[in-house]
Amino acid sequence: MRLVAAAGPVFAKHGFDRATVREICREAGVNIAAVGYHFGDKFGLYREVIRMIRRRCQAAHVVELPPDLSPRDRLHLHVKMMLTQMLSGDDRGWESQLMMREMNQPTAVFVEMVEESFRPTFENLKRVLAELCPAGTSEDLLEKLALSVVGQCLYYRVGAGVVRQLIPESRRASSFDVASLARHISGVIIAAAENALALEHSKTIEDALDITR
Amino acid sequence: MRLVAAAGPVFAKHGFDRATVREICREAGVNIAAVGYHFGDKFGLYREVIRMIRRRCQAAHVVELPPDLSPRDRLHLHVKMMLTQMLSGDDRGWESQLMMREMNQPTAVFVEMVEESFRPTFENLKRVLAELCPAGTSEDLLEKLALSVVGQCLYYRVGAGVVRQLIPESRRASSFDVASLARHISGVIIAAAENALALEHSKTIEDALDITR
DNA sequence: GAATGTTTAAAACATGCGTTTAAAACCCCT
DNA sequence: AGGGGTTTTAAACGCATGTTTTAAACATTC
Repeated sequence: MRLVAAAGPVFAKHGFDRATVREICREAGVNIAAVGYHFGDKFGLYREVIRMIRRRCQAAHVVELPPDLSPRDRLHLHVKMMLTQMLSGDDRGWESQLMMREMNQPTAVFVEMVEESFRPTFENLKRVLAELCPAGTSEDLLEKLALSVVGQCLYYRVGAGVVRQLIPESRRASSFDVASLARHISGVIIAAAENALALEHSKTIEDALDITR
Repeated sequence: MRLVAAAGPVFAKHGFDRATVREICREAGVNIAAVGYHFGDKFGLYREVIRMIRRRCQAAHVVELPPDLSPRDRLHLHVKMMLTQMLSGDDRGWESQLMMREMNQPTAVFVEMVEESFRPTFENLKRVLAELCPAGTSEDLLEKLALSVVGQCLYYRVGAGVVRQLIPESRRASSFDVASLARHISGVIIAAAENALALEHSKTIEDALDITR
């Protein structure tokens, strides 16, 4: 259906509420009443867009990495893949843009989206990290490290505007491209994984000065 | 003005577009026309809300840390402060919630918000990290490490829904509280800072297999 | 080839929004 | 007490939205 294809970018650009069915239909070259006829209402169309994304993501996730790589290289490729998906231009990246909107204003489809798109990535990361950490590393630490990876990658999308303003254009072009960032993030995580024992038992001065305000 | 105080949480909860002046005025107990009379229009009220946040943040930022702490503890307190600000409940946290919305759908006030709220935090972090890293660490690496800190902290807000679904409630309550997360994040960054030399010259198999798709 | 079911088209409808208006209420000062 | 400037109130306006309606175009079947 042309409507679903045209609705995706529009929903991603404006969000569910700001996106108008009139713009979607104009973009798709169909009449306004079509959405009511085929999908019941505006949200039915949205639900269908999400289902289309799910199908695509599932197809993309089965692409497995070559199994003869070192854990370090597997982690690095994971990070690089996430970053390219995050930072791809608006033409390619409207899908992750839509997911971002779901994170900020979850609708009814949020739960299944996490289950079918985020959890596989999360579990893959945990597997790779388990190989990088010393044997016996706790499940907790593996999960926290996985979230550290995702968090660092995600920031270059949700905080793209902030980064653009904090880092001058010259340095941004030379040192904050996908390749450099992927090296940095995987390097940070590898350094942390090698010190996993220290991380498990870290103690600090902690509540000596409580700044919870 | 009662209007500004009441408008903050409403704008934070629904975003600028979904928030209605009728709800704001009902919450504030004033008439609908008040916003037009005092602030010109809806956006004028929004601008005033942002200015109020700025004043509060500036007052909060001058609270300096005790200077006799080790760099490790200063970093740890920085992280803990950011996390508590991020994860504070809706009653206290509507300000950072509003900033989050500005990051996703920037309005005209975004630029000054970054300049007066994000950059000071960023520079503070860079200073602390410079003490943790070996002498001669590049500016680029310091900035990437600072963004790694911010990214990891921020994820527990923007990805709060995802985390809630990925981590079972039991483990979340015991191991993903502010104190544990602060220890983890500062520990990761310290491990990375101590390996700064390796990070600067990291090389990987890189483009041997190109997954940019 | 006409009848019937399905899809598209244009227009109108109902609703909620931000904003404006005009009058009433209030406040302060002489 | 009274008048002038300021604030608050209730109602209405204009507009854009999602949705519905009604009829026309199309496709399919006998």
